[in-house]
Amino acid sequence: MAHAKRSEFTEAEQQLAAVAKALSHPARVAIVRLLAARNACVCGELVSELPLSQSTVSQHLKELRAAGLVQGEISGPRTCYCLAPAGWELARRLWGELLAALPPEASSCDC
Amino acid sequence: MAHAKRSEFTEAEQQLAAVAKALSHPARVAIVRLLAARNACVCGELVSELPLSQSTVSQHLKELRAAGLVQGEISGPRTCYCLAPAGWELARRLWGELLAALPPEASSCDC
DNA sequence: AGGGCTTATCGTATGTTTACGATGGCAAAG
DNA sequence: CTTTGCCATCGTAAACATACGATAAGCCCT
Repeated sequence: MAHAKRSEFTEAEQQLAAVAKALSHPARVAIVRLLAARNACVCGELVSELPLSQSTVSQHLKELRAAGLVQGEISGPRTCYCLAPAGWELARRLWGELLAALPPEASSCDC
Repeated sequence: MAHAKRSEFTEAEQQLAAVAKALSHPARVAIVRLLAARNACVCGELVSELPLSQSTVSQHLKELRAAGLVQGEISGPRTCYCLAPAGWELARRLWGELLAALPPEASSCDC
């Protein structure tokens, strides 16, 4: 009966939550940063840069890809990953909308 | 043995992941938006605005507070919640840093 | 075809999240 | 002092996430 109420929220809320979820693990943030740093694609280099096993990295990549933040191309025997511009565009927009809805500045609590 | 590798990542990566985790559920995004909309504080109004039970909402609020995105003050018999500017400032900064590290524009994959 | 490398997936163990009802504490009202 | 109302926490059940090793799948080279 748990995890069953997600459908009762806004589309935007669910999308933003999905993006946030994809980045809700340090390993995935690290992967994104690595991909951004090389700006080009990397494959199993990620594994050697991270303190995680190959299968775990692969699993994180799968989630990032499912969230639309990363795309991968099979290039010969290895797989080439890179950031997916469309996904980041959406993420940027959603996050921007949320921030825009926030109170202007340090207008904290007035209760 | 699971969930034990989090300490092997950057401070910034962990912080960003924590913020993302706090927003990784539609209900919490919805709560943030409600708090932003009323710009002031609300209490159990949240419960009546959300398709969730009181205890569940309280639990989500606890997580948002733990992440530093929301602060609550006990005001008489009810509790008054509002967004925590400091937490959002940090979130804004971390997210901005990540976006800044991304490839300039639609410079997708070049493999 | 076969050997070797890289990556994905499977199976599995353990921890975390999510949700709810029920219980308890605390302040204002009576 | 008791009652009322609000909120947090406890207890619990089911689902999900995380990590790893092991196994399969795919491509390249000889």
